[in-house]
Amino acid sequence: MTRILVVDDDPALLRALVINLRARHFDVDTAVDGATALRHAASNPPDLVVLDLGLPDMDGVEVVAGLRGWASVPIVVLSARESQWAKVDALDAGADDYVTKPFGMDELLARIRAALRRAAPEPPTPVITTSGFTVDLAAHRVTRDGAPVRLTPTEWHVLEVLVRNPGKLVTQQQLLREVWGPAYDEQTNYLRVYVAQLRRKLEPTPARPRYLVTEPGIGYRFEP
Amino acid sequence: MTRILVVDDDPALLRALVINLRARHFDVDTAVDGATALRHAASNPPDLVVLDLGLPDMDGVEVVAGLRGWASVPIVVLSARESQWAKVDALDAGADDYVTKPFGMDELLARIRAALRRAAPEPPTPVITTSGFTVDLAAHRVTRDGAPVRLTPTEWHVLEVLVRNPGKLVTQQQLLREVWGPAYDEQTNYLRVYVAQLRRKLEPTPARPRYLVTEPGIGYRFEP
DNA sequence: AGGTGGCGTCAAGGTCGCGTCAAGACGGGC
DNA sequence: GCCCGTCTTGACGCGACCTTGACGCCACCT
Repeated sequence: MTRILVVDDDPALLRALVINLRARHFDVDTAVDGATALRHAASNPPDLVVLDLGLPDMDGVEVVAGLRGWASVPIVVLSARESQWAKVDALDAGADDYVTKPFGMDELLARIRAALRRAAPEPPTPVITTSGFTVDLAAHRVTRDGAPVRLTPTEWHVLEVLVRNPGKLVTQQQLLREVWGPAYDEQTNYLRVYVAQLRRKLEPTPARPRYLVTEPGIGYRFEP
Repeated sequence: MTRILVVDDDPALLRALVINLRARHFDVDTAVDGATALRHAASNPPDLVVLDLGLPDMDGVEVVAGLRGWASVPIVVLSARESQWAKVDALDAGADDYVTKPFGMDELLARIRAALRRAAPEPPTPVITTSGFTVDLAAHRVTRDGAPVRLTPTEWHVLEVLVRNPGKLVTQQQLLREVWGPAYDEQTNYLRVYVAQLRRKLEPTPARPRYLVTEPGIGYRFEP
């Protein structure tokens, strides 16, 4: 998960930031002064730093410089000072963005997303890996022993539904409705045929399924 | 020298920007509307784009999206709109920074420096190379065995969409929507014709496609 | 022990989608 | 107004995929 270090000495603002970031599924660390911020950043390097310049112990620009001494982590600066010289100082010290208080939370979040986006060189596609094969949902690709596996559209669709619910039981009705439509609730023979074909293409020993497991009378389950 | 493309329809502001940037020894190119901006960016790729959102011909966010389609160049947006939703839209579309008018020139220059600084270490070429042919997305050129290949506009557009998603499956609907528009969702025969023509022009053995692969019933895939 | 229902396997038939070709429609340049 | 390149449209053959039915097996129930 993406780690964000929030540095702010105002308890109310700090709390608001933490709540909003956690709600967006960020892993949030906090600090209330520059010294602890630098210590936390060193011991547990974050993917991004949100830094309020008005700190009790040291000048915010020094914190930026302190971080830039060894880390290339993106830094988004918060400040009450609107003077463009303050902005120039902070940006030239190594900050990546400068947001003036009061600010809108949605704007800050968008700026954080932008800063994270350019820091991430390649957006890794969500790929499901087992010891036997890998499934790349974005690229619609299945590989086994490094070689791509040819799947028919229906085979892929069945596999996709199972893989999107790793470890969870998918009932026959769910599968049939999702792949063939609501009118095919009871055509469980379709499932038998296609699950068998998937096993033949993916399982090391199709007779003894390890990844595509049958739950008799109920449905199927993908075991990662 | 560092090239900067400045896009603004206000002659006074454009002039001020150009003068200040040239004074800092930047190589400055200009455009007064979105269409020419995209054309200039394609024919002579800049290292950074300064983009005023209030353009006469198209929405500024569309220009951002148009650039982001093939280029990872940093984009600093200028706008008179202070609403945080405008900022969120532009940033999420791919802009790197958002500066509200009126702004201080020194602040803008500092933000430009910051944007250039973090973009510096990664110069990814917009050229896709396979063992059979090369595609230059920026220059709109395809070469095979060193010789340029003649493509019609539609052929190029289809190829471009596929090449922008190397290794990934592009569904028929995606392709049709992107090239012909949302109304052509189901004209899959267009794809059959144009993919065949591309294969004839690019594949070593058109009957056995190696780079432009069909995924039966789903779409096509470019294999790098 | 016999019966039953569900699952896995296989093969065959019919349908559908893809590749191919060619002719007509369209539009821009001269 | 003409000409050429490009786009659209239709027809056709072939192969792959989906559907369907039959059969054997196993587990569980009676």
